[in-house]
Amino acid sequence: MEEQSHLMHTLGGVTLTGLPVALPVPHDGADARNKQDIGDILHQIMTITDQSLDEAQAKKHGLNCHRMKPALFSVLCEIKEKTGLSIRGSPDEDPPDPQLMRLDNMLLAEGVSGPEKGGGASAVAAATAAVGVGADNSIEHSDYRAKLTQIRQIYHTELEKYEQACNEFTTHVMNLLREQSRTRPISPKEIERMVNIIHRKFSSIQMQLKQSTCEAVMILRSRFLDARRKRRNFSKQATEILNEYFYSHLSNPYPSEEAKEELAKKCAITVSQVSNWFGNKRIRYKKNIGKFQEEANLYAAKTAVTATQAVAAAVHNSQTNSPATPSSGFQMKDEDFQLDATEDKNNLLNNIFTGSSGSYSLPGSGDMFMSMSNLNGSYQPAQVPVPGQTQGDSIRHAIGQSLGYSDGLRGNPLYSPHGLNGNGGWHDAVTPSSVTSPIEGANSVHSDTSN
DNA sequence: CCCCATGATTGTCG
DNA sequence: CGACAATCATGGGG
Repeated sequence: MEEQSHLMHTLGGVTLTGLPVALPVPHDGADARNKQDIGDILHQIMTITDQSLDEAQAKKHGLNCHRMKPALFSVLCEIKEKTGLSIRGSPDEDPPDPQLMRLDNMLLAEGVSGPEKGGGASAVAAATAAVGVGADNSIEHSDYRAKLTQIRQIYHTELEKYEQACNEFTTHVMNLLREQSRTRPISPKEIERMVNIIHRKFSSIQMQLKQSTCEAVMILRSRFLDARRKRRNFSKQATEILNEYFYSHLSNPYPSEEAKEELAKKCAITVSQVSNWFGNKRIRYKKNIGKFQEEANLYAAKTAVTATQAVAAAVHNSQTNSPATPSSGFQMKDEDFQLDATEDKNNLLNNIFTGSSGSYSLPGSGDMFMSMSNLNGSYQPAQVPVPGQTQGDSIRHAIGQSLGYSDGLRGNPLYSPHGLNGNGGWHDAVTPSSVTSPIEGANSVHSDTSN
């Protein structure tokens, strides 16, 4: 349109003679008449936009049949030739937009634009895996998956719509150009160029679509997955379970991969969160054992009860060969149980007796004692076994045997809060089996808080 | 609003 | 790659 009117103006610009045009140059008396003719035609062309469509069509037809048409057409061809040169210089093919490529890659990675597999479930898996979150906690994930599928659907329908619209528009324009090529010269190359322009326009729209889709996915992701990045305290129950494990394995608080998975399942958190937790716990415990004494005692008591029950059950059922089950409901692996049972059984007794000395109050020890007396029937309010006494020895033995640290025990490791060696490692000493004697407890608090 | 507990992240090391 | 140490950043209690 622009071009057309421009041409018209050029034609009407009275500078026709300046052009190397093959216009039939009028002579003599025909001069005036011809001029009149051209004037008429030009006038009709100029005013064609003022007319109604029907009128214009009729005029167009009239012009098409006009005897001057071939001449004018050739003029147009000439002009076209001239202006076409400048147009041709413009770059036609631009390199693939890096941003578009990025978007494409991302959408592919997010599983939005890739091939549809299983309703996008695998895509979600890929997306979540990309975040480093395993396939856990399916509640959030199903929600996430649903939302992602929704985005995916919208994206695809929109994309389809755009493509359809693009095709329609392209054919429309091509038809139009073909139609127009009857009145003005339009080379196939020009049509192709026009189509390219249209495609570029539409692809820029598509890019916007992709961009917003990406944004939507990012938002979704941040809401559902990165939400975990923000610190959210674990549930009390989860902390309980983790602490139980930690303090009952204080001598070697390094859960195996399986144990981590088990804990993760039990706590409804991820394995990496379990790892984080243990990493943090170990380091913080080590840094300030004193601070954790109470907690240690608490959980030692708990696990002690658990283990006692387990042991009692085991003893009770030893003839029937039925497996012992910790009352906590926590499923331990066989080897764990072996180890724990040994360790805890001994510790337990020790702990209980220690705790019952009266000078060291165990939070929640009431329960423990209840259970104990219930289970064993013979709870003795005992004198505190001072470290190194008979029970301590047997425990040390037991632990040494079960953990293979028999030589790493010095003094009364059981009562020392230092399950740690001087290097900060866990491996040279056996744990404080959680309950400390009053004396040791005091010592530990002092010595350990010093760092 | 401050402070501490705590989950997560980052960088380093073996 | 896992453990550790330091650090960040937030949640929640006071």
